Amino acid sequence: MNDILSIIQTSMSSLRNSEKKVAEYVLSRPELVIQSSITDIAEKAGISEPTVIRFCRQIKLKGFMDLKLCLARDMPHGQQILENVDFEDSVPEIANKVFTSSKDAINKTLRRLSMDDMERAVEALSQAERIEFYGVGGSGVLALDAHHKFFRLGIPCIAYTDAHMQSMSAALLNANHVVIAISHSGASKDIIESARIAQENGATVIGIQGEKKTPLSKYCTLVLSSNSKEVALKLAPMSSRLAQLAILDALFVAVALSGGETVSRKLEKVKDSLADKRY
Amino acid sequence: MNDILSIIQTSMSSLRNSEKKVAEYVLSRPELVIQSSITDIAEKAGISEPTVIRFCRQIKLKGFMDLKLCLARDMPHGQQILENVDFEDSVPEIANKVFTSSKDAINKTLRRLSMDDMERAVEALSQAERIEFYGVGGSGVLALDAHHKFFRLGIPCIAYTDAHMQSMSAALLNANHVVIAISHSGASKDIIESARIAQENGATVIGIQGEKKTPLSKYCTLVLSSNSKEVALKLAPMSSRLAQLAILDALFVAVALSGGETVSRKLEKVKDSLADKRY
DNA sequence: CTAAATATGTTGTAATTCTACAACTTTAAA
DNA sequence: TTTAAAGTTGTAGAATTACAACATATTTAG
Repeated sequence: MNDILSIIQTSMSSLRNSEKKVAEYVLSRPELVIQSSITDIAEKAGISEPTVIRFCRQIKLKGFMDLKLCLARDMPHGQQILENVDFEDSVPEIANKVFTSSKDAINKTLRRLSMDDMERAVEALSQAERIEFYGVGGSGVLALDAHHKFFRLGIPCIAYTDAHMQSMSAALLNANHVVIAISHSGASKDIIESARIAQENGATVIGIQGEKKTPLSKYCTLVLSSNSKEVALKLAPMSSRLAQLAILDALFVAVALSGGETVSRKLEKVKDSLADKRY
Repeated sequence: MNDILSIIQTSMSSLRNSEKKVAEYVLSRPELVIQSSITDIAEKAGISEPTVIRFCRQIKLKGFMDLKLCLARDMPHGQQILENVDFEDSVPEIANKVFTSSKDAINKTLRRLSMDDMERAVEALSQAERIEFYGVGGSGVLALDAHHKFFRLGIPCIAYTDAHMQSMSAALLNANHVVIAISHSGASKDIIESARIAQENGATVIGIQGEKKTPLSKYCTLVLSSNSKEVALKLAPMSSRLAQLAILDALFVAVALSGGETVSRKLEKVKDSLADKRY
């Protein structure tokens, strides 16, 4: 329990009568309190200024300023209006918008990510005899990246960015195998087809996509999605792909840790193998 | 346009000299600013009090109090100590740490990114006759991703993940060409060698790396770095690679916009070309 | 019902933010 | 080079704000 509103709520009982009035007012309009002066609060809450200060001290704060600062910290960031980039924007403005939109995508994704599904995915991946990553186009790159991470764990795995190879490989899978099917739109015919084949053969299919419900979902054992509106440039999915990358990162770390010390040693070995390629 | 530190960073160029001092101080010790008075800041930054206020107004805030409150909003609960993941962590905890660390990396990177260098990079890229992306290993994937984005703009470009191909291609470049050399460590012999050759032949070399000063820097016309401590799993650079991806995204958007409407049409065309690959 | 203790309000002070204006610096023009 | 204009920064002080000391009211206990 560290946010100030909860603390006020909890301390309610140990407050004097007039202080309670302050507490109630703060709880009812915290956003407004941040912008008000002590005089405003005293008037609105129908008590005197020192009472407001005494209230602040009572909840273990230094003073009124401290209350405002604490409230500001805990209040979810107003309404962040994410603007689309514009032809008139300067480079710093563009950078700001792209980065902000990326951050936002990561935030939203973490918030909406089903942790149950994440756990099931980690379970499946760490048990898997082999992992296959499927993706085409931009998502193909994500597949390659995921492969590049997971193979370090010593798990046999491969990424296919070629639709034919995906289908062919999917046909050879069984219940001991896991497929991670990546498609931002979740509508790519090739990926859907491969996922279908993989599922028919009993493999666990984990879908990584931009929305929860897509045509691909039907053939997935479970879906991890990066719900986020594309802000920076609607013509190329960027921030949501970044979020998908973060999902894959999280999966990788979780799977790596589930392997215990052994995996750490494997990762070290891989790292050491590159030693003479560097200065 | 979201957090105040980024806004300050972005506005840097449009500030007066003495206001820049304020900006630098605020960026360097934001947590301290929250607890200070105008007088303190004026003294520490070596300027006068009204300058501090003028600085606040310049970045579209109401006044000094407003600055403190905005800083407090963006600096939730002191400095959230980014913990390293642990073998005991549950999957939700891991996801939380990985995502938080990614967000943090993006934040830090935007804040420390030199906008001058970004502008120069965008200028060079949009003038380029050809763009080549070099990377090996994990950074090779970034190179592929960058290629996948930029080629849509109709600019001739290519990504090489093979060290030999990189060197050979670099030897054929001239002043009309731009190389984006990607290396997280900035210490990869292969990439350094290719960058050296490219630079010798007069090409503009843009380095994308994890730190400002690396062996690679020497052969770069300019460097864009993703300064960030790796938190989640020290054995694999993840959050900083995510930040590098964001840098490339920003470059892409900026170059795309510099091309005006023509580019928009090209992007549309590329998108439309995929229509019958989707449901 | 009175006295002590507690709770609240009034007035005043010190600190802080902010404004108006003056001094200085730079730039442009004669 | 000199002069005027514009722009930048600092000084001094006004206005606001948070806070403290004290006075008054209210409650509680004997």
